[in-house]
Amino acid sequence: MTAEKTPGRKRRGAGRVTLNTVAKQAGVSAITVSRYFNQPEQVSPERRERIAAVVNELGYVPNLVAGGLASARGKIVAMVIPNISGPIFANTIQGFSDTLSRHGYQLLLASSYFSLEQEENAVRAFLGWSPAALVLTSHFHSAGTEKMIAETDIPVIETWDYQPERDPVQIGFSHYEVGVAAARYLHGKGYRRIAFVQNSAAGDLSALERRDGYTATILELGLEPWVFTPDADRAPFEAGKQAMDALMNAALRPDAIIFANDNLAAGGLLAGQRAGLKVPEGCAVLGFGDYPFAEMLLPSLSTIKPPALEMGVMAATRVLESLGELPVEHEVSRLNLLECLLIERESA
Amino acid sequence: MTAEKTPGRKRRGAGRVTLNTVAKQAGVSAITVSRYFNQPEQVSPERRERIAAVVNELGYVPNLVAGGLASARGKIVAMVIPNISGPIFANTIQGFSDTLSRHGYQLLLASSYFSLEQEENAVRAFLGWSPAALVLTSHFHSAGTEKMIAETDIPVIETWDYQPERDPVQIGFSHYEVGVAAARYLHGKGYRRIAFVQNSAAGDLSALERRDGYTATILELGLEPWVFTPDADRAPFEAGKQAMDALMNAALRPDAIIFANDNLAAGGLLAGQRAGLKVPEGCAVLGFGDYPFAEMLLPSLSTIKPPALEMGVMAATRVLESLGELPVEHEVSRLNLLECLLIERESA
DNA sequence: TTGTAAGCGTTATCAC
DNA sequence: GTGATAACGCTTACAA
Repeated sequence: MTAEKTPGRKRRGAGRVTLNTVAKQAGVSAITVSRYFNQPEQVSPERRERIAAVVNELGYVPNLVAGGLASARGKIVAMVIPNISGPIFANTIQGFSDTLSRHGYQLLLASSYFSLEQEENAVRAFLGWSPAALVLTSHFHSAGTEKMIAETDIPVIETWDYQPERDPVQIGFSHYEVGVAAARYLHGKGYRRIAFVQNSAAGDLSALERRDGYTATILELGLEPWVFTPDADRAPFEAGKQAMDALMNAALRPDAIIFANDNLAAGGLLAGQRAGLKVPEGCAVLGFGDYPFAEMLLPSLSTIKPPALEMGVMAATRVLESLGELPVEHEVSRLNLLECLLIERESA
Repeated sequence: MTAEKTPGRKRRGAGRVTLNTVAKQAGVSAITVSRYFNQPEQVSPERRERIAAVVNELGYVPNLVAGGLASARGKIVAMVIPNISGPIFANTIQGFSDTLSRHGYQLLLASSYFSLEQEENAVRAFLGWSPAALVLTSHFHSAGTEKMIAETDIPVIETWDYQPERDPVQIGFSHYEVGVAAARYLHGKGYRRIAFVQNSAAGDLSALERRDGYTATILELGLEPWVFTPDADRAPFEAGKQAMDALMNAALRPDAIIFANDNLAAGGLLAGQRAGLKVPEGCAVLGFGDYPFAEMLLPSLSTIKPPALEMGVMAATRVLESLGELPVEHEVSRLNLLECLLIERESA
């Protein structure tokens, strides 16, 4: 592409500009050029200047692959996330990536689509790049993944969850407690027939923990749990609509519904409105995620906002601390419990 | 992390499981193990089995860094996108990443935030990993970036744009034509005072091209162009609100507004409704992007949907073709013009 | 502050 | 089908 350059890309970097090219041209040794990039303060200003000129003239770009091999620690960090395009995880990726890139680290990214197998494949491939750290989502992994993260030497971080008893650094919140908070909130508002709508994405195991928190709390309050499960793998909006239709046609309607996430809630909201339902008078609706559209719906969607961006930034911070790029007090804090925020809007 | 393993991570891969470990254990040479991974059909079934057993037992993970250095082509592809967490680019990333990972390639990702300088930094860092290909967004680059992509041997692809005269593979659409289509559509609907609201994100140069298409068309139709520019770098919703307030307070109101993207349009819509404006009767609203919430607004947002996912998939396909991973008819198609779709909903 | 020598773990090359 | 050997471009270790 970009017009035909070399006829068939020479294999072993023929004629490439390397550290040695620069070194020769600048009249210094290779290691000095290497230091110029990695510990410039150890190079005399005079040579620094000379090297800078040559680097610029030759358009030399350090080969990080070679550097990574030589030093056994590439400036690259790997992250596996359930869904790149979901509004909910994007902020985490962004916070993570931005913080890292400020320190010269690059992001290797893959999505698992809530599939443990895909996650395992991604982790295996990533480890082959000997990243400086590995960031995963939730504590649900395949046996193979567990084995790899137990045996690797690199820092492993789990986000979007909080399981103190696990080995990896934990940065997140308790999904169970989110379920508890949702139920308590609606109960406090006076609702008594509170239903929970599951995620249609099979594999979203964290959503099941939110449901468990809901169920336990409802029982504790002396109410009756009521979980609706949409058809597996329906599109979220559709699943929300399906749930709302089903619940509204029940003999005894719920007076409040907790949806596993805002996409479902939005679908439910729309279906309800189309059927003439008034929200929240006829039925309250509570989501999870605080997706960007939540405040733009009519009625605006009450929801629980996870600390998505913060988790990304903190994950990057912990990584940088482990790598010695950032100062640490005593040791890198392994348990990082963050707060979700219940955002009260019009729908509940 | 993950409990203290090695006390202080031994430097030069001490005691690591390498190709040689596997080779010795299996009683074959290193290169045979290498072939087992890369061209298994060249290894006798008997040895294949023996190697497989050892690999499994030792939990060997090939070091892709070393492989990349030796072969000068790592199985990694780099992408620079303006905004990871924007709903509009996420689909492109996803289509790209998924298609690639199916062929064993990993994704190196960075966001530029519409900053040419950040883009240049990302490209420089990425090239150091000698990726198999480099994917950029739009044709707006710094001189430094241009130099690098002109000199590199790896395939370069530009997405989200279409500039036939440029060297890199083009996968996208004409922003100018989007502006033309928007203006024509509203004119066809009978609107005559059609305004255009710019993006508040300074650096979104593609949005300026859409504006240019709008302006030219409006003039061609004998109407008066009317471009409103929100304060630079306001949050999108706020910028949309600002624009709507300003336009509605003008002496002669517009009867239709094209917003540079759906975020702005949503902000405008909300501000209008709050002020008692009826959409589209009082003023029509047209967005760009078809963000997920567009169909959930009341009134639902008419918008122009770019082929986001398709661009990602096609970019990956072209990359894989260039790498010989996918069959090609004659040569990898350099010009790939895709269509945007005008989605007519309630707001215009 | 600077340099020399020895790898890092894999694959290309060429021979068998 | 299999193997010995020499890179790949850089950094570590040690010396000056």
